[in-house]
Amino acid sequence: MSLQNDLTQKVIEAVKQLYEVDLPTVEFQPTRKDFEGDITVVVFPMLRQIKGNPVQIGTKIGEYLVEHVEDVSKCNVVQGFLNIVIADSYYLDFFNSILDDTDFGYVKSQSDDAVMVEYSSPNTNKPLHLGHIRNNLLGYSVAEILKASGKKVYKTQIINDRGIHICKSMLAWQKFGKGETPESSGLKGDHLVGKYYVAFDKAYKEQIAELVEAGTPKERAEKEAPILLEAQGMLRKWEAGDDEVVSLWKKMNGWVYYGFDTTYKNLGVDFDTLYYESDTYLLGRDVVKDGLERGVFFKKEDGSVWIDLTEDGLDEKIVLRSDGTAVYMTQDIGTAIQRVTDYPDINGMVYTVGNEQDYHFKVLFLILKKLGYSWAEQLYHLSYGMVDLPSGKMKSREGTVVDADDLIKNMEDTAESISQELGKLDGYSEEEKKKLYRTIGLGALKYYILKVDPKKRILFNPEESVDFQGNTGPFIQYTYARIQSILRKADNVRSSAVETSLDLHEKEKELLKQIQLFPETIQLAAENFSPALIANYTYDLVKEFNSFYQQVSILGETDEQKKNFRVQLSQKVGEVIQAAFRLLGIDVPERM
RNA sequence: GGUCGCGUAGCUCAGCUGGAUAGAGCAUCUGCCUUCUAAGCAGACGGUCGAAGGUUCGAAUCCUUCCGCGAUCACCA
Repeated sequence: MSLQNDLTQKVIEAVKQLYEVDLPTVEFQPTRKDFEGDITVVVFPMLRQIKGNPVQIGTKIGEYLVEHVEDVSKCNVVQGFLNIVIADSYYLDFFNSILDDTDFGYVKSQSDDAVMVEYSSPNTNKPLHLGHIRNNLLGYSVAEILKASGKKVYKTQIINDRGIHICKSMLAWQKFGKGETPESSGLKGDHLVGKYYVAFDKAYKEQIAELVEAGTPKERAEKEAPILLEAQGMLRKWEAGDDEVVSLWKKMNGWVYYGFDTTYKNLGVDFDTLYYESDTYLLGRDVVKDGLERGVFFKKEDGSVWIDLTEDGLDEKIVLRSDGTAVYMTQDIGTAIQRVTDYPDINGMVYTVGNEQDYHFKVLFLILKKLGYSWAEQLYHLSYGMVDLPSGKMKSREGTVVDADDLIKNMEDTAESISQELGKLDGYSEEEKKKLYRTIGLGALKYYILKVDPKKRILFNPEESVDFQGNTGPFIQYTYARIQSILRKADNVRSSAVETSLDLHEKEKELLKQIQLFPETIQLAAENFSPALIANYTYDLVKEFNSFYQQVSILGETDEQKKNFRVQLSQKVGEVIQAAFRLLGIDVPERM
C-alpha cells in the first residue's frame, strides 16, 4: 500500500522533472506473470498531458525511478507498460515488520459505531435446509469480516415464531400427534414439528380434494377446508392470548429452538442477540401514525395507510391495514427502530435475506429515510440468490428440500471415507478423527457456498457430491496441515528477524506479495460484503504456497539463514490461511 | 407488461471502479512419491466473454437495444 503511494509520488515527481507536467494520478496494476517486474505503471493515460511516444516516456520515467528510489532495482518497458522490479530487501523488510503480528491483516482498533448484522431468521415450523445454510454462512462470515475490518458488530436474527404457519404445525400435532415428543420419538425437535407441518398440508390437500369431489369449486375449497378454518381459529385464539394455545405454542417452539441450536452449533454460527416476531409484530404502528401526521404517509378512504413512492420510481405501498393492524412492512419498520433503541451505538444494519425480497428492502430503506433516521443511510440488504435443486425450487411442504442436518452429516461421511482411503491418520484417537472429519466436511461445504458471488443462484445437485480437490476448502486445509507438519519438524528453528540482504527465490517473493495483499483484501471484502473475495484470496495464496513447496526445499536447505526464513515464511502463510478461514467460519486441521 | 438480478471453456466459477496474449478448478489426456503430507505439483486440450450497435488510443468490464434464465410487482410473511 505504502509502496504504491511512494511510487505515485515519485512518478509524479519524475514527470514534473522530465516534462514539466503535473499528473493528477498514476495508474498501477500488478505486473503480468509473463513479464519481469512486480508492479506496473500504465503510461497511456499520461498521453493526455504529455505528448510523445509511450515507450520513450515509460523508459525515461523508469530510469528516473531506478536512480531516485531505493526500493526500485530495475525497470523495463513493454508497449505502454512500465514494469518495475522491486528490491528483495523491500519485501524482507515487510516480512520482518509483520513477523510478530499473529493477527496480521485484522484491524485491531474498533470503531465506536456499530453495525448490526441480521441473518438466519427462520420460521419455527420446520427444520433448516440448504437455503438457510447459505444464509447463515453468508451472514456469519460478513459479520466476521466487518469485525476484522475494524467495525463493532452485533449478530442477530429475527425468529418468525408466530402466524398461521405455526398454527398449522400445532393443529396437526394436536390432531395426529398422539402426544409425540422429541423424547418419546427420538426425533430432533425441529424435525418433529416439521413433520406435522407436512402432515397438515397433506390433510389440507385431502380435504380440498373431497370438497371438489362433492362439487365445491376449487378456489372456494381452498379457502373453506375445515382444517384451514381451524388453523385460522387457532391463530385468533393465540392473538387473544388463549392459555391452552399459548402453552402449546411455547412447548412446540421450545422443541424447535432446541433443534435449531444444535444445527447452529454444528454449523459454527452464533448470535449476540435475538429478536422474536411475537414480540415485534405489534411494533411500528405508532411510528406509522406519527408519520401520517407528518405527511410521510397518507390515508385512503377505507382507513388503510400508504406511502407514495412513485416519485422514487416505485409504487404505492401499504403500511397499515384498514382495520389498523400491522403488515410485514410495519413490523420491519418497528423492529429496525427498536434495535437502534436497544443498541444506541448502531449506525448501520445488514439484512441477510434472499433476493426475492429485493423490492421489500428497497421500500423499507426508503421509508426509513423518509422518516428521517440518520442511520437509514447505512442500511444494506445482503441479497443472495436462491439455492435450487435440479428438480427446481426447494419446498418444505412437499419435502423437496436438502435438510441442513442431513447435509452436514453427509459431508462428514464423505470426509471420513476419503480420509480412510488415504490413511494418514495413524495415532489419532477415534475422537480426534471424528473431529477432523467434521472440520473437513464442513470446510468443503462452507467453502463451496462462500466462494461464489452471493448474487448468483446456486444449483445444488445432491447426486454429485461437493468436491474435495482443486479450488475447495479441503485443498486449503490440506495446505495448512502440510505447513503444520513442517513446523513440527522444524522446532529447532528459532523465530528471529530475517537478514534483509538475503536473495529471494522467485516463489518466495510471490508469496510475500500475496501476503501483503491480505489487509486490503479484508477491507475490500468488508466494503463489498463479500466473503467470496476472502475465499478467492486464500485460494491464490495457497496455490502459490504449494508451488513454492514443490520447487523449493524448506527443511532440506543447508543455508541456515535461508532455512530459517523459509520456515518462518511457511508459518506466516499458515497464520494467514487460518485468519482468512476464520473469517469464513472454517476451521483448519493440524493434520489430515 | 413494469422493475431488479444473472448470462464468461463440456460443467462449476474468478476477472467487471476500462489496460498487455480472458484466468482457475472439475472432466479428458501426459509426466512427477528412495528428499519437508500426491486431498499435491508441472504440462496438454478446451473460449465469436448471450447477440448487435456505440463511447475510447484500448471494452468481458461503461452506454443503448435485443435474446435467454430467475425473482418481484398482495390489506401473506
